[in-house]
Amino acid sequence: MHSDFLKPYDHLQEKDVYSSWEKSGYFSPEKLQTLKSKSPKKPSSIGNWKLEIDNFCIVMPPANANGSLHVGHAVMVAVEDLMVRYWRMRGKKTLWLPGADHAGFETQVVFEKKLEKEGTSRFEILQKEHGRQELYKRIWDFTQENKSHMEHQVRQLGASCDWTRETFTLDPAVVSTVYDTFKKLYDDGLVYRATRIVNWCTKHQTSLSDLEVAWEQRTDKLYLVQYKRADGHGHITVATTRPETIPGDVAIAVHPDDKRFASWVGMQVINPITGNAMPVIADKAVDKDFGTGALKITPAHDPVDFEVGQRHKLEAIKTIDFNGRFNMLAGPFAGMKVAEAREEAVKILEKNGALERMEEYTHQVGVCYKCKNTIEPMILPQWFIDLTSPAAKKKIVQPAINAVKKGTIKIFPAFQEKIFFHWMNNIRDWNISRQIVWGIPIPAWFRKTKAGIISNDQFPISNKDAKEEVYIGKEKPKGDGWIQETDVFDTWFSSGQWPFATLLAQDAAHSKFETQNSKLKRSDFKEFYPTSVMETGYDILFFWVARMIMLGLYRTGTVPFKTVYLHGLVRDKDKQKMSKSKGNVVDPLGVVEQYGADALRMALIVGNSAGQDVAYDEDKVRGYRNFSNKLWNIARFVISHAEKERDVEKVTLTPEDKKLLLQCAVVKKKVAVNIEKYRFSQAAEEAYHYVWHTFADKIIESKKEILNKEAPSITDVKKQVSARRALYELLVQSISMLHPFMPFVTEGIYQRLPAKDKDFLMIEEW
RNA sequence: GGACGCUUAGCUCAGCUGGUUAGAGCGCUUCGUUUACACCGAAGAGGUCAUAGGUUCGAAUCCUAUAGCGUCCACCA
Repeated sequence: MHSDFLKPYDHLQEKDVYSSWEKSGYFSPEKLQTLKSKSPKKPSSIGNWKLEIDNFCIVMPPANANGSLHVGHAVMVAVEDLMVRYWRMRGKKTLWLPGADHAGFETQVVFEKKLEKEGTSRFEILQKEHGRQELYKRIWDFTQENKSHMEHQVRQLGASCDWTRETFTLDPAVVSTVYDTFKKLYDDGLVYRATRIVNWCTKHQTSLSDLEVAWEQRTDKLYLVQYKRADGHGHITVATTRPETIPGDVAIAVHPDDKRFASWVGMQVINPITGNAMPVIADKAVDKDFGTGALKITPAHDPVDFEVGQRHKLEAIKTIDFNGRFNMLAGPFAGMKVAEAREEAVKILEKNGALERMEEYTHQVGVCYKCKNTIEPMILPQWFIDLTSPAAKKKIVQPAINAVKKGTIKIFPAFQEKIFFHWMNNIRDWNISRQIVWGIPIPAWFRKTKAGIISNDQFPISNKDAKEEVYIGKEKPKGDGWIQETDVFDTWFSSGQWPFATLLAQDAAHSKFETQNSKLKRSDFKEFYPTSVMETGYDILFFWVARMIMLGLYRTGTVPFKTVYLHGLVRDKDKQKMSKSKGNVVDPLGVVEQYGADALRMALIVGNSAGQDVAYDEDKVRGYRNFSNKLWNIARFVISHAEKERDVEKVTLTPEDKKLLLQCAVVKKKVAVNIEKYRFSQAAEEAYHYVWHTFADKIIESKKEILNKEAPSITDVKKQVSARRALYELLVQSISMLHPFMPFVTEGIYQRLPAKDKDFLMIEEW
């Protein structure tokens, strides 16, 4: 027996196994294919069923290069690797393409926290000369460090992905693809730049998309404020939660059908803080039944008011600056922060006798999903992807909906399709501008053609007469006066193109190489697009999956993947969400050190069905660690007996032993079917149960008597030989069917089999 | 205000298109074992499948309500 076939099983061998896999080159599809064509394998004992497609491709969700892996990544690796390994063993040309995401805003947030700890800030660096470049460079180095750390971690989890194809969202080829998409959208009139009210985070000083706004329930005050009529006859009362924005009021709106206020429309009222006169207008956005039925209009600081303002051509008076501080236009509140100004507003209103009363009021407040600071709606010129015009519906939105409706893309679990449809049917324009440095710069240039200031300024609305020329392109256009856009893309705009961007990036890299060696022609895009499966967490269905479907169809005319598998989120033992602040975060690599990647992977797969959250339990991991050891000892036993039989290949099996092989084949087929139907938990349990409770507990136990028989008769010897052969075959089948789930221990056993012409279990026939 | 998911053994969960005594892991109880494995083996206890109706020859499984838990979406100031 192998000298290192020791007990108990030592999962520390995992590292050596991984590096031998990687060295073999079998993670790359072409090496695999060469091998298969050289020595076509004989049909396996369970019979081959025909493959409907001959390649299999997963593009790995690129991990954010701003920290280390968490258990969610471990689930992702476990599930994807199991599919990839299964299909590779089934003989498909298999590609699993790894990557990393620069993760724009998220990464900058993490980096800014780091800066805070160092006693500085992003804004301090930006004030320096070339501050922007310096900050970018520092974040770049930070992500590169994280990236290599994460690659190491993904290896430890056993991912059989092709590292030679690893792609980063900031690789030049990816950026180039992203620019092409932007240009195409622009040329098709589906991207526009407009001054709109956007979600502004005053801490991070960037706008956010609607998806990046979290909602918190808060109990505040509802202030009922009186606006006197300019002619001195009576007043109209409005309800507001934000009296501090009154200096920015430009009108009072009532519902057009509201009889109570019919006579008021067109009259002037007096702003109770500034004393300015403003009109009463009628607009259907007003809810007659809420508050007093009259709404104050502050176009610069409220999304509804902004729309009303646009409809009625009202001025937007911007009284709050990017820091969330009131400016000169805010009169008495100038220099104050929101909370302070609110108190001051109450004082002033009370003094003026304009505050009718206050009520307790519970409502939802939008906050930055990262720092939880209240979102300050802010007017800014931003780039948007049009998803609401008829043209956009036809060219972008509807094709995506249809693909899922028709089943060109299947989503597991199926109920997520409903959620997808609902979101798609109510989709809004997508703000893709971010006022941060970490990201792909928006390739736009401006030049003013008339008096006025560039609209990337504090008071865009009041300068709406300024005419400017816009140029979209990678390089600065010819001519004088061009100023480059400073905003960068929302990170999801680039990752939304990930399936085709990564495959095209391979082609770009390869075509350079090809000129030197024309034999190596290949096109990953042609060969692997659309990809087979997109596997990720259901929490990014809108952020990522929906965008990939839309942009994939838009750019390539083809869906980016045929199947979406959404795994559940890992929670702690008590089903609580894992978070650093709760201190219940599980470090997957710590678990790997202690119990082995195989054990962790099994624990994350069994009991985890699509879309349903899983509770992480260390006892469960320990249980599968025990299983690794069990399997190892099965192998020790079987191999020690098989070695007595030098000639295991040429043996006639007894009818009973033939039956055992058949029974195993049935189980293996069930496992296969479950994998193909995305019922991974069942597949894993099936294999586990067979190996432990049938193979080990029943079959091996029943063979011990005959195997240990002293002075066997001739028939006994025949039985012994048959038993050794059968057990050996069952062991081979067992490690093969467990390999997608527990790659390390199974490969470790395979390498110790007393067989000739071994290569790797990883590429053995399933 | 909408929508979705969950509710099955002490705990965590399977149970696909409805069909014999409802399953697994962990835990628990009892017993066993120096020769594949104590990271083990054998035996066992434990469930009115959330509640109430309905469809059916037959329902944990389909339908309708209700309750509890959870999640997502939504511009009522």
